[in-house]
Formats: sequence, structure tokens, C-alpha cells
Amino acid sequence: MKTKKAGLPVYQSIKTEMREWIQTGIWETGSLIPGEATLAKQFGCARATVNRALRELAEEGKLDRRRKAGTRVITPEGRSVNFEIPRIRLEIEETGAAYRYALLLREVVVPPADVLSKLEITPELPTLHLCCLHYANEAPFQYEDRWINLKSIPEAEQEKFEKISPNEWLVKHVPWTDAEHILSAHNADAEKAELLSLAERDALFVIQRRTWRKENLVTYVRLYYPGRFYQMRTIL
Amino acid sequence: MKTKKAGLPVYQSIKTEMREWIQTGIWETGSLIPGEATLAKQFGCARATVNRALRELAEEGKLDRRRKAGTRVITPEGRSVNFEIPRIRLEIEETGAAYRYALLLREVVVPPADVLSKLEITPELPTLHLCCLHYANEAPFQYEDRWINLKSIPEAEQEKFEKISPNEWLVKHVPWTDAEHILSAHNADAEKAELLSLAERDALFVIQRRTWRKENLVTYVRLYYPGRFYQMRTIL
DNA sequence: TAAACTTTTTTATCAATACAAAATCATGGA
DNA sequence: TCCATGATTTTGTATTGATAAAAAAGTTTA
Repeated sequence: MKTKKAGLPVYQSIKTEMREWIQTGIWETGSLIPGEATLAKQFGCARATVNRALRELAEEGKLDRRRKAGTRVITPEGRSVNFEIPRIRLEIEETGAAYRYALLLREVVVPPADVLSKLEITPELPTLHLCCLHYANEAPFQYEDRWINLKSIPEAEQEKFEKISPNEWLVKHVPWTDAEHILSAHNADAEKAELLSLAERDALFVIQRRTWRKENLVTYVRLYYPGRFYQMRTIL
Repeated sequence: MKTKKAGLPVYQSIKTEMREWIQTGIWETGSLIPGEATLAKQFGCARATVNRALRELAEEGKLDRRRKAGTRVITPEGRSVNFEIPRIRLEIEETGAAYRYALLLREVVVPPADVLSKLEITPELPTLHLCCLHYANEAPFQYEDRWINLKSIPEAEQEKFEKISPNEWLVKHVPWTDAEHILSAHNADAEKAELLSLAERDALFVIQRRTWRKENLVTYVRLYYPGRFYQMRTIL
């Protein structure tokens, strides 16, 4: 009962065949499927090969596997979706538009309370605050409001950020290990409307990101896009 | 030079060690790392074990592997982020709030042009159109504007959708294979503001989703959340 | 010189086997 | 009956050995 789809690795063709079985209901959701040993015999391959196919399908969220309990088909609950959050410069240049960056503000101050809690800083430490605008073809495309933890990244205080955007500088200098993203929609206040050439109360698409290096919170940033035309897109 | 982190599988501890090397710069970004055979000797394990570690790190986007060309450390370009888009009912009930669903509209009509193009329908086919509201503790939480392709899913025409929401019905009856998501922010028009108990022009967080089964587009839906308090969140 | 092969290196996959670990199931005792 | 415990089943991981495929590098030929 071999599934030789010319050239494809065996474990791949097993995967696609099993996906088929799951989709068509040959393997009903919730039901127990045969053990690895049985399947290996059916497919005429080694158990390790079936194991890899099953393992990867489990990673894809199609199967649930437990020792001794066996493998069963999962009822689709949530869908996990992969979005790509590109570096702003690439995002703009990819569309063929010209990229320009402008620094609006650079200060070292004690952040307001809401930012402090986001930064998880032991009270009242001065922090590097940067505000900048990213343009596509001279039209404002993204407003960036960033805080950099100087305790984690003291080098940042030496950098002017006049030529290079905080994002690019950080990517270059600080390898990060963890990140948290929060997406939401907000109405533009007067200031941001002005900056982004929008009317007040226009919808903004907001990405908040916190980035860690090991245990240390490195930076917290709020990215504001004009919601009318910004779209984050993905195909599974 | 074994990395025995009590109890952890060997390939796992190799992975964490290598991640360390990448983060600390022992393995510089862009540089070529030793071949599998060499590493296997260094770690005192089989090549297959190193292979698994490297393969998974490549899947995580930390390494780039090519036959003959070897394995090199990737420069972090974009970050791909995994968001969970939960079923609305679970999303609400998880917070402890009571869930209620109300069907506002059910009709079979030829969709307007913009929807037609989204649905990729050969011109002018009647399509099932559903509008509904999802409540959390009697407060409107999500407005759903959905189109179901009756050519792909003729059974849907028999369903009243008075008791069960389109989403739940579809999850139950139609196994999907591919999905596209688009996230954006919009201002509420008068109608949606009314429905979601918002002021006009308040920001809405909008998720558009198209779902396929094999080659057939099954459904196109626009989900509207009050942007003020809706947040999509992830930790890598 | 440039195009067309050939070689060689390196990763990719596979098989067969073995043992480990987890969880279920059955059993026996209190 | 209920709990503890141990046997058993099923997946998880690792090793060894081998072949395939891709792509760079080198070689030959027109």
C-alpha cells in the first residue's frame, strides 16, 4: 500500500495521505488511529518514518499524541496563524516606495506610569525615549514610540539615532530571545493624526511589542499605522 | 563534551546549547557552522541526533541549511509571530463571561462586487449571507458578517443558524485546509457603531478570513471587534 | 572563453534496532 | 469499594549504517 508520489520523501507522502484521511473523515475527529507499528507495516516502511510523519502532523495541530494512550485526531479548536512582522524599512522598500526616517524626539526621562509597568522596571529609572516617523514616498506610514531600557542596553545612550532607526540599531546590536506582541485598534488623538496626516479619531492599527534578552526587558515600542490602508496578511 | 541537562533529551540540550551560541555570538550571524559529522563528534552523539537539532532550529528560523553549502546562522530579518485566533465562544467563556449569540440576518443573494471578488465566484451566483452578533455578558463583543459559498457547501442552505453560530456549524461540518487572514483597523460606520454600542467613527479591529477546502473557497467572513478593548496577544 | 560534464562535499531521508518514559489497565490487598 | 502497585502497551529518543539529492567546485570540450 505504498504511496509513491514521485520523488517525494516517504514521510511527506505519508503526511499528505494522512491529512487526506483526516479531511475526508476516514479518520474521524476524536477517534483513535492505529499505532505506529501497525501503520509502519501498512505503509511498508520503518516505524521511525511513520513516527516522523505523525510527530509533524501533531506539531501542525492535527493530531494529539500520548504515550500508551495512542494518537487521536484533534477537533480543530483555535487556529494558530503565523504573521510576519517585517522590519519597517523592508516593508516599505518592498513595495517600491522610497523609505525615509525622521527622528522627532530623543530624551532620557522617567517614563509615565503605564509605560513603567510595561517595562517592568524597578521604580523610577530614567529610560531612553524615542519618537520617530517612517515615510513611504514622503507620506507618513508609521509612527514609532519607543522606550529602551538603559539598564539592559547602556550602549544605547551613546547612539544619536539620527541616521539609523531604533529598530535597525537594535536588530544589529541586541540579539533578542523573546518577544510579546499585542495588536489592537485605536482612534487617533490630535497629535498622532497630525503626524500621520490623518483626521482626528481616524482608526489606527497599533502593534505593541516588548522584547527580552534572556531575562531582561530590552525595549517596549508602540507602532501606529494608518488603519485605513495598513493590512497584516497571512496565508496558512 | 556532553551537555547533560538532567533528563532532557539529547537533541533538546544540543538545541539549547546551540541557541546559546547563536545568541551570545559564538556563532556569528551569517557565518558557516561546522558540518553535522563534526558536531556529532564534538557532542559525542550520532549524526542523526545533531541533524534533528539542526533541522528544528532551521524550522524555528535560526539557521539556514543547504545541501553541500552547509549550515549558516541567519540574520534576523522579519519576525514571524504566531497568533491564536480562537473560536469566539471559547474566547468569551474563557474570561468567565456568559456567551450569547444572535442572528440578525439570513439571506441568499448575489453578493456585492467587493465580496464577489473576495469569494472568487464565477459571476453572479447567489450566496448565503449571514450577519450575527456575539455577546459577552449581554454586551456586544463581536459583529460577524459572513458569506458562505453554496456551490462548495450546499448543505448550508438547509441550516437555519438560529441556535448555532456559523463558525461553530462550519467547524463541525466542513474540514478546512487553507485559510487567509487579514488584520486591519477601521472606523465604525453608523450601523456597526449602533450594533456594537459604540460611537460612530470609533476604531474597530477587523479580522477578515477566507477559508478553503482543497481548491474550493468555502467562506469569507469579516469579524468586527470594538478596538478599544480587543487585543490579540502572543508570546513567542 | 564559455558551456557542458564530472566529482565531491554536505545535508536529507530512510531503515532496523534498542531502550526509555509515560500512561493505562489489571490485579491484589486493606 | 478504593487505593497502591506493577505489568504492559504505545510513543519518544538514540544509534548505526546506508543511500539519495543538491549544489558547489573542478574539469573537459567545443
